[in-house]
Amino acid sequence: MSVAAGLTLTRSTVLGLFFIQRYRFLTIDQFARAAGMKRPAASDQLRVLERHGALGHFGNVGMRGYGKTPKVYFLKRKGYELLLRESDIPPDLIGSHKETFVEAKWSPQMFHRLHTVDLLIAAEVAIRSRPNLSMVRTFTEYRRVKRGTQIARETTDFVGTEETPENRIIPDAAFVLENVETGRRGLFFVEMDMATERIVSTITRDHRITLHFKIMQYDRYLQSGRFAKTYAPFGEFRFFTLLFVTFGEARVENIRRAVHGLPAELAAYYRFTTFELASEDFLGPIWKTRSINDNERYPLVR
DNA sequence: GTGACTCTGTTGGAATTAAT
DNA sequence: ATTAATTCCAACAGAGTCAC
Repeated sequence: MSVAAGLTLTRSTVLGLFFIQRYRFLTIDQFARAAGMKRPAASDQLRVLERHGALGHFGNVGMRGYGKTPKVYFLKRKGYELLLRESDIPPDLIGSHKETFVEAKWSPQMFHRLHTVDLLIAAEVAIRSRPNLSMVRTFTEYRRVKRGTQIARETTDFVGTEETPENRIIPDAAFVLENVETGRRGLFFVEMDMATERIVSTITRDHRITLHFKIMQYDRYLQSGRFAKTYAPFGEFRFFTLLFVTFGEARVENIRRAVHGLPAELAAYYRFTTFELASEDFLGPIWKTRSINDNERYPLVR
């Protein structure tokens, strides 16, 4: 496919652009994985697209305590129109264009968001290699949607009927997976744990309480059944699975121990693994359940 | 300052694809 | 079938920060 401006779009480039549109922004490595290219090729493509005004970027600046931050590309209006015009992807699948908050540039939260996107892309890539599976829909904490008059985070929901702050739950990400052969769908939530001191824990001085609380909220969410109503447009769900991802096997075990006291009958709805394993083979046998005695590793789907 | 990290961009050539 | 253009990629150089 060629465009008047002398810019050529390959299949893989279009695929990468589509994923920038889906997740709002991607690093070079994420683009490479999503598009099925190696890093330098992805880097080339992205720079050319930026020169043509299809993409913008933020990041790639020095930051105290880190070195250099990754360069993060987002789709500009022109790039969005390019994607609509030059690809054969149905417009309703592409969705509408969202202006990217350029003034935000870089915040510490960005690391967490990029890791969440890493997980979703790992899931997308793993699903792509299994023809019987299809990613129906993805949701992320950082995308905002209009709920009535308010603008809320896409994954915001409540664990009880009362919409109070104590009942609020905001998963980092969610996705709906379908087995196209059986037509069955599964609902998954994702928690990306960065293993760094959060602001909250430096105030309360107790790290375990916040994690414990978070998992407890998910227990209440499971029992409330409210998720079924919220995600009804995407399928009929009687339960969900929470995927908890963190760094290092030791921390996985620590967390499993920390939530040991929670109801055992809900343990099966939880899966724990490390970021490294999840990036490699998201659908592989890498997931442990919540019961501390069960050291078996299970795949997410059969 | 130096070396070990974190990143990106450039360079030149191999592999693929298109054109004649 | 040969040539020309693209596309992809490995290796390397450059830029920022940290620990020493």
